Amino acid sequence: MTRKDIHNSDVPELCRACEARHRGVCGALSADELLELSRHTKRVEVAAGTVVISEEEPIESYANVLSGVIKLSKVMEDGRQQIVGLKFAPDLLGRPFREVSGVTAEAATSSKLCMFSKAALERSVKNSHDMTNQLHQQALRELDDAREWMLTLGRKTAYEKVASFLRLIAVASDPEREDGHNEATFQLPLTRSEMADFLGLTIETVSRQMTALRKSGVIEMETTQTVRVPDLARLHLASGF
Amino acid sequence: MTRKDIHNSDVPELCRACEARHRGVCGALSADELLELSRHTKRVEVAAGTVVISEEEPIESYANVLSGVIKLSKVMEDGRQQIVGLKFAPDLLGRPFREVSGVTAEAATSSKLCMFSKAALERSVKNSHDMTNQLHQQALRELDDAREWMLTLGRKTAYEKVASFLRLIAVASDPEREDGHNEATFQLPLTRSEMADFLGLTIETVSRQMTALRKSGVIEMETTQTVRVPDLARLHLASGF
DNA sequence: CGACCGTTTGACGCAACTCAACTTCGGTGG
DNA sequence: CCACCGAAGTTGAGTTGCGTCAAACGGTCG
Repeated sequence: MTRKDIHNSDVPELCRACEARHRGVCGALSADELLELSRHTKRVEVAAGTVVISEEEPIESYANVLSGVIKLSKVMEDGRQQIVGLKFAPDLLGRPFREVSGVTAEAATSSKLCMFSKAALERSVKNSHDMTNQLHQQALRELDDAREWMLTLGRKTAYEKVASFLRLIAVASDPEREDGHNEATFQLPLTRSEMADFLGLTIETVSRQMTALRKSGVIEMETTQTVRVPDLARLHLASGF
Repeated sequence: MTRKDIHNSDVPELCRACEARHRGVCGALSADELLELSRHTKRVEVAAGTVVISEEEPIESYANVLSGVIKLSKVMEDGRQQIVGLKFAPDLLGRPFREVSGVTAEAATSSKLCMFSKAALERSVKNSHDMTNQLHQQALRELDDAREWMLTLGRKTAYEKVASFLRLIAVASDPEREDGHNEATFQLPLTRSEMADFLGLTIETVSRQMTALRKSGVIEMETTQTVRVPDLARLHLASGF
């Protein structure tokens, strides 16, 4: 028993400081299982613009997002594009139980990933009921997000859409915000063009709404990518509530 | 062993003709488990317009859709509404692992449901790894659908949106269509107003695009709810491909 | 410095919305 | 049976929010 305890505390070097072990899917694994998975693991750093998974190609690996932002998108044959999700640490990339993911995953900012083979993850799933559960939970969270965004895409004005996006980023960039703290500053992980693809708008309209939000005092901008929100409640209102 | 075999073939009366046992979540259960679940089960028939689950109220039960169409929707405070999903037999209604569903489920047509308590389902999940898996699979399918629809909402024209909707219904109304069979006739489960809420449009625009599709020969209409598609490939094209 | 890329701003056009009239249909009661 | 009603759908005329096209404005890099 003592030996087992020691063994259990022997978390793989690679995983020791990893956020995915606390808030992500790897939290479901015991030290032994973690060790096994980590043997098939490769840490990579990708530059903005790198395609991690492409829409119609077979998936051969999964990846945990360790830092940065990954955008999931779909394109039509004529080039029209829609971003259908954003992944932050410690989300998992990949579509379980399917050969093709149906979406393209591309780094929006430079990002760190922890990649492992499809087979390795599937082995973990088989051995750990908790792991299965974690994956299920993540799928449900993504579904909630997708539906929330459908409301935004279908029914909100351009102004509300941009405000909704800023709110999304404000929340994601500081998940542990205390409630009283009513202010936020952050870097936008997306260009205007990517924001447009997320919101179902054009670059120009996004830009105009950003100016409108600035002029009405809801946001302040240092550079084109740095946003300060002096009053999150006002932003909330601007986003349609 | 023989006794067990006999026992296993003893599928509860209620479940015998149920589609959910073949293509739905109940397929994951053994006869014993099915029997246990069926003890906490209530078959109900609801009229069009009945609210099955409401957005911000605690969930106390789940339900399998046996027939009919259930719409899932979200509303904004000012009344703007977006349908975020449609459920057909043998889908499962309910959001596992959460107190509130976040969406309202309402019968679009008169529907038959097989309802069971949250507790009963959760017991099944605990006992059956397959059941967990089924739920996970359904969540992933719903996620794929939601993302497909985000592309429609964000990037397609009104004409393409309506065509996409008709295609969705055509496929759902006859899941076992053979490939060569290039024609379809079906009843629309939604009113124009509901279609508008699904597509992020107004009633008038939906109506105009329906006439446009009719005039261009992509569809024919017997009544306002009966649609015939003489050539599914043309409808496919009209929906943006 | 000049070339380039991402962004902003302006002028204009059009797809979808709004408002309103009319038609169709199913139901209800005289 | 028909007259009447309300709800759902269609159609038209006018408006507008967002898209398109075009020009100008920074940053960054060779």
